[in-house]
Parts: sequence; structure tokens; C-alpha cells
Amino acid sequence: MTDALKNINPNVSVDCVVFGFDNEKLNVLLIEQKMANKDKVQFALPGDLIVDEESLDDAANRVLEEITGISGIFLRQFKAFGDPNRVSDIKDLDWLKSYRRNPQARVITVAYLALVKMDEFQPEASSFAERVFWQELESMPSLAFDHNKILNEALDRLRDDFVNHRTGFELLPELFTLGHIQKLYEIILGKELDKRNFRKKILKEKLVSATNQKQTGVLHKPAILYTLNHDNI
Amino acid sequence: MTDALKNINPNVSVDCVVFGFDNEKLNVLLIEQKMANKDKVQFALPGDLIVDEESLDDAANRVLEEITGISGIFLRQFKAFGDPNRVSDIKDLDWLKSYRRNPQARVITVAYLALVKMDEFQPEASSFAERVFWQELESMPSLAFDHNKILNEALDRLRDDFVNHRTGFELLPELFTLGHIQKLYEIILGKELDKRNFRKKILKEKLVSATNQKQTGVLHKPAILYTLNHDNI
DNA sequence: TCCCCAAGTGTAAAAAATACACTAAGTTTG
DNA sequence: CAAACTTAGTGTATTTTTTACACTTGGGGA
Repeated sequence: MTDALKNINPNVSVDCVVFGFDNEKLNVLLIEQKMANKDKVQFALPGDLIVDEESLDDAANRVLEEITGISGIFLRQFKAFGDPNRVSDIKDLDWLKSYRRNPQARVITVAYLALVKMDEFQPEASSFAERVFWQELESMPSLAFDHNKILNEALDRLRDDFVNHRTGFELLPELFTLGHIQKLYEIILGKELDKRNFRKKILKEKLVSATNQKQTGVLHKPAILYTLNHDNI
Repeated sequence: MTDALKNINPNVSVDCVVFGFDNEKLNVLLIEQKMANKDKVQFALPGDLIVDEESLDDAANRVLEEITGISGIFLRQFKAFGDPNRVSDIKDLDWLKSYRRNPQARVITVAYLALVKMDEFQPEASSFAERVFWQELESMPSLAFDHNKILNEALDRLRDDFVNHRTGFELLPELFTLGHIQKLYEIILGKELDKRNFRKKILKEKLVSATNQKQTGVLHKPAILYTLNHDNI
């Protein structure tokens, strides 16, 4: 779709909370923009106004790709944010003016959530963002607008999904160990889990199968490699 | 707020799915409008465009009160709907023209959910709606726009809340029997529950306390009346 | 006084959750 | 090549939760 045909809706945006898993820590995809006065920077979740001809889901996917180059991931809507003061701060306005025609418009945003393997997605800055990068959740800076609030609600939702075993395995490599799954769960949930009990539960769900291969090159007893039962999900 | 001061946002609406419980069946609050050609009627969920100066939550409460006279209930946001074709049907447009300045505008709607005691809320038609009424869920007619879809998703969400015991008791009278609670759950979930197991579970949650009163005037063994433990919720 | 009707109650079995400690199999180091 | 290191891998006992199931009770109405 060319710009000429785009019918940008000034009142509705989408924001994407993309969590990235690197086998160690939980990260979030952020963008950085220079402020108008050049000596300060602003961090934000990737997001933008929607186009009238697309669905909200399509908008989320398009915006994420345009801003970060990331596409083809499963983005799930989790909540709309519509406080009339959510875009009110002077610093936000200053920034907004640089790229929106009508920076004072009331904007409600529909927030989306995703979880991906970090190393499969190398974000690339677009003209829109000065920089796109993975930020560790533990040292999250202050974000534009109400984006810290949106992020916190996204994290609650993500954990809820993990507790109910509705997600997670798709983040693992083709072949993985039970230790990998456990570490994933521990990182997302932010707490340690009992090894034996965790294994019992995972194996009972029958979503993974052991292969006849083992890890190599590790400096300890090599673990059996497992693979996803795609048909069972 | 007078009309003159209202800054109506043409792109964002709220819709309210208000479930009503009458101790027998689950109902939904609907509005009826005459079509332009007067010989057909249209049913819909109560909803309308938001005003720029209010939050989404405030908009949902205002709109519900304006259209149906119902106020002071807990409305919970559950999802935004934004398919560009959601308001496309000829019959919908015909109707929309009668009260919106710009009936062709792309509208995304944020849907809210509530559950109330029917007999505490006598809906009253406003100028906006020809009629406001409780419709039994079992015989739901075809609704305007994508309102049947919105309703179905609301029901899924409501049941999910009940399964996890996050809601429900507030629908009961000041004094109620364990049988009342069970019936409420059975109606919402649409299935029968085992009496003894249900009682065990409810009592273990310690959200209700027995009083020293009993039912009177019933033609069977009178049940012990219970009351809510407000501090425990 | 007998009937009707929902209230009220207990137990056994199965399933799920939790707590807990040692041996095994590789790699590296001395 | 032996010792040290590191994570893999395993079983059991206990508690908690879930499920299935049938009879007696107390009041009102006939």
C-alpha cells in the first residue's frame, strides 16, 4: 500500500510489547527517538496509528514490521488503553510533534503482546526510530506515555499464560532439553521450580517427545534432546 | 457536560454486554431501533462513540446510563474489536445514518462486560433507543454489526471468571442460601454441578458465613441463610 | 398424619501437587 | 589417569484436591 492510499486514523494506535527470550533473561523490544531539542532521548514501545483499511491485528503486525523489521510473529491483543491524559506529558508532546500531523488528538491504543526467541529476530531501525533494541526487563528505563503501565500489564498476562501452560515451547530450538524448558519457565515466571516435579508435569502433558540424541560439547553429563509434538498442540 | 462541550470522537466507540441474572436464566441487555424504512427493527448492544475528554471506562459507564438509564455497575473491559468491515452491512448503515454525522467513519469499539441482578435494574428507553429490554440468552436474535461476536466473546470471558471463582457472589441478595449460589453457577456455566462437592468448595473459600437465620415460607425444608464476608474479598 | 420437596450431610477413591537427595555421565584440570 | 566439576536424571511418601455417589431431615400443604 502506498502512502497516498493510506488513510491514517488519528485516534487509534497499536502498541506492541514484544518479549524476547535469550536463554538467560527476559527482554523487551524498545525504540529510541531523539527529542526535538536533540540532547535527550526517549524510549518507547513500538507502536503507531492505524490505517482505516486494516484490522487491528493487521495494524499491529504492519506497525511492528515497519518500525523494527520484525514480522511473522504471533501478536495477541490484550487490552485497550484510553486514559485521555495518557499522551499529555510535555516531553511526550515535544516528541510527538516531530512526526504526527495532529499531535494533540485523543489517541486510544490497543496493546499487543508477543514472545519470541531473541536470536531469530535482529531488529533494524527504520526512519521512524533512531534505534531499535532489546532491553533487559530487569533494568527497564522510563518509557514514553503510559508505556511502562502497558508493559507491566503485558507481563502479568504473559505469566498467566505460562502458569496455565498455554504457551512457551515454541520458544525453544528444534531440539531442546528438559532443562531448557525449565529455565524458560523460571525466567518468565521469575522464580525457581523443582526439577523433578517440573519434569513429571511436562512429560505428562505429552507435548514433547524424547529423540535418541544427546547434547554434545557440554562440560557435564549430556542431556537427552527432546522435540515438539506438533500434532498434539 | 452539555452537548456543546462534547468533543465526540468519530473513530472510537464502547459497547456494553450487560448480563442480567433473574434466578432462572441468563439475559442480555439489548436496545431496539427502528430502521429508516420503519417496517423493520434492529437489535444491538448498548454502545456509542466516546467523548475525547473521558477515559474508556468512563465512556462505557456514561453510554450505558444514557442509553439504558443503568448506572453504578462494574463494567470490565474485555476486548477491542476493530475489523474494518465490522460496520459494513447495508442494514447497519441505513440505521447508522439516522443518528451519526459521519456514518462511514472507521469505528473500532472497546467492549465491556458486566453481570447484574436483573430486578435491580429496570432499563428505560432513551431518545436514542426505541426500546431497551432484557433478552434471554437462549433465544438471542441477530444483532447489528458484529455484536453477536462480541456477545459470544463476552460470555466466554464471563464463564472463565466463574470457573476461577473470581466473581459471582455479588449477584446474590443480602441473605442467600448455598442452593442460590449453586443455581447461579449452574446458569452461568450452563451445566449441572454436584451439590456436595460444590458446597465443600464454596465453604472452603471462606467468602460466605452462615447466619443463624433460615428461609421461611418455602414448601420444603428451609435452608440456612448465608451472608457475604466483604472483608475477605 | 402423610406426602412433597429441596436441604443437608460423609466417605472412599483417584488424581494432582509438593517436598526432598542421591547417582550418572561427560569435560576439564593437574 | 585420577580427581574435580557440572548438570542430567531418577522415586517415593505425604498432602491436597477432585470426583463420584445416596440417604435422612424439616417444614408446608393436602
